[in-house]
Amino acid sequence: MSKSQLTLTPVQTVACCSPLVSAPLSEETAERIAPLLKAIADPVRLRLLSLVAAHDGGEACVCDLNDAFDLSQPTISHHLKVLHESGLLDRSKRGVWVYYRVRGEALSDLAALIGGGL
Amino acid sequence: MSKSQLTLTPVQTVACCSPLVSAPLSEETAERIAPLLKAIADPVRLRLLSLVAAHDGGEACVCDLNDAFDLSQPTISHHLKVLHESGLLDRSKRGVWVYYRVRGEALSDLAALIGGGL
DNA sequence: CCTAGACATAGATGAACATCGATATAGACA
DNA sequence: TGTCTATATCGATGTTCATCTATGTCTAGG
Repeated sequence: MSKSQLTLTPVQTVACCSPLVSAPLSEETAERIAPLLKAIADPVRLRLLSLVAAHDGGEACVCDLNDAFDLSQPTISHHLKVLHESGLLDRSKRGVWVYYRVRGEALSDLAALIGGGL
Repeated sequence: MSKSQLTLTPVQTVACCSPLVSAPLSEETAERIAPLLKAIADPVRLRLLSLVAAHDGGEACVCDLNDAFDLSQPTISHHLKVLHESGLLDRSKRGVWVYYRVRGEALSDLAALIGGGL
């Protein structure tokens, strides 16, 4: 069993929380949510998310994504890893290619946390 | 005229954008949105936001907020400044005390950017 | 097998950031 | 005017992070 199945991804901790403005966040909750927000608080990762979401079939190959940036391939790979480990992107390997897909539920939960109760 | 009136706060740049997943974000747009997300991507600032929002009358005095953390007064002041300069908190000084208030519209816009179109 | 291509990992480096103690500012009041 | 209290700013410090080059891994084709 892989280690990632034994630990909660950050995104799994969000669905269970009431909106930010409804009640004071506990220290523990805040510490669990912050990494998820950090994951999208980067211009490159924001563009990666929207590129994947807007791509045909809702998924995109890494090879397509690399071409959209003036950054090295390892750098893009690093950012995709951050998004994947946060639970915001699903990853599937088919042959030599790796495809990423946005987890819409994760983004919805995050939006509800920020904007819910307003 | 103060300098802050001549430059757009990060939050002012969000209301005008279509949701993340609807169309690929331009590099410029992503660069403008990221600082706003960075502002809330910190456990202390998340708790500050929710403490202010959940406080009586929707506003809180800095003196109340300082007590809620095991951090120095300058550190809290720094975090409040980040939230204020992002456009997420309104600031009003009354006598010796400074009160902060959540700008609900800013959070709504941000939530729409993340979760809109899902 | 062996090579080529797609993607990930490792290690290094410079920039950004959270935090602190010390100090400044500004208002209330004796 | 002088002092006390509330908040902000300054300068230093350790940590986190984005990025790079070099290298590893895995798969398909010859």
